[in-house]
Amino acid sequence: MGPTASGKTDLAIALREQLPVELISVDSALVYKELNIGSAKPSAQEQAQAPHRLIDICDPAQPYSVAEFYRDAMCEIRSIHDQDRIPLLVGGTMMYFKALLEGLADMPATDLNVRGQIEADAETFGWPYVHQQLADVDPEIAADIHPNHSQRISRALEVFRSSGKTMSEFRAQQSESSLCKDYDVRQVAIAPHERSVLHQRIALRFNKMLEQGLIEEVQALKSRGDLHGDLPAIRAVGYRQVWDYLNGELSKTEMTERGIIATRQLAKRQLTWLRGWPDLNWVYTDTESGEIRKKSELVSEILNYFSDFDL
RNA sequence: GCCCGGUUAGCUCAGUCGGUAGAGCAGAGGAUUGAAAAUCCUCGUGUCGGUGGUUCGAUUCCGCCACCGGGCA
Repeated sequence: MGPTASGKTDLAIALREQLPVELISVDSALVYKELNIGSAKPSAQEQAQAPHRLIDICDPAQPYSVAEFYRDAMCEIRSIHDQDRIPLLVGGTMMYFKALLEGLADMPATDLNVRGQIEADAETFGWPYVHQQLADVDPEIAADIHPNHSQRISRALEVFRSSGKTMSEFRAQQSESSLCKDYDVRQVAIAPHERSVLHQRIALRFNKMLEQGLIEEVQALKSRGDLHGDLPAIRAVGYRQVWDYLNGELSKTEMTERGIIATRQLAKRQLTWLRGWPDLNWVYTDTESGEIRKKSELVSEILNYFSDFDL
């Protein structure tokens, strides 16, 4: 695990040279086909060298979800074990990691009709009003959700309206099974000591993406004609800003600046997840004095965490 | 050289009829159960350009200086 631009992909590929592992991507953007440059997807060459599972499994027009990830990832984990290899899950979508480690309640899938009605209500009456409606049927969940938190209110109410059962009830019935119970899991996070180092890398990388043809990539998505700005794929960091630029809503300078800012904010949220993460082993990509550490050094440090494995 | 406008938080700017100031953005911290690269919450002391003057009191009024725009020469 690690924030964006921390070097996860490089390290995972290097680890695969040293360990009998197969890579599973844990990334909500890499699942989408046609999102290549802006998602920092491993190149064709890198993928040939080290295949990643759960990359390019979804069309950008179709929203992917944590529940699908849970199902797909469990399937890949079993398949890798069947080959007597070890799954190495690599990525930065912490909610996916959490679902995998702790499990998900068996709730109804997204219902776009119900969601649409809820959003229409919010449009006319405001989210606090919808929050109150949620509180009337599921006070327990409502108490945990801020009255302005559109997405969580919407989903909780959607669960109730599409199934007649509250989210609290589903969660109470959630089975205790988790990856941690069924498997011997080792968790490693990588990041530089200083946030500013990440910020520098992010700015450099975003500019490089533009040089490599990010605008053309987004233009191609736009030219399909069936995609719109509310899709998860188009809301992804970088894609959203270039999309707005192509719509004439941002200048190129503004787009670049906002793309970099959005990436920094993503990294910050990823680090917030990781800060209180249980059973996490931190590996720093630089020394305390700020020198970049060699990849081989990081690899051997990580190998230590697997020293008691029967490889 | 002259005239006008500006100089306030990292940035863009508001404001104080004279009682030492506040928004947006950035940044930081937090939340996170089928959108999660999403979405939401919390956090604002800064020689109010410098210096003299008027005043009980000046960032606010006046003078001078500096710098940045624009105009006239």
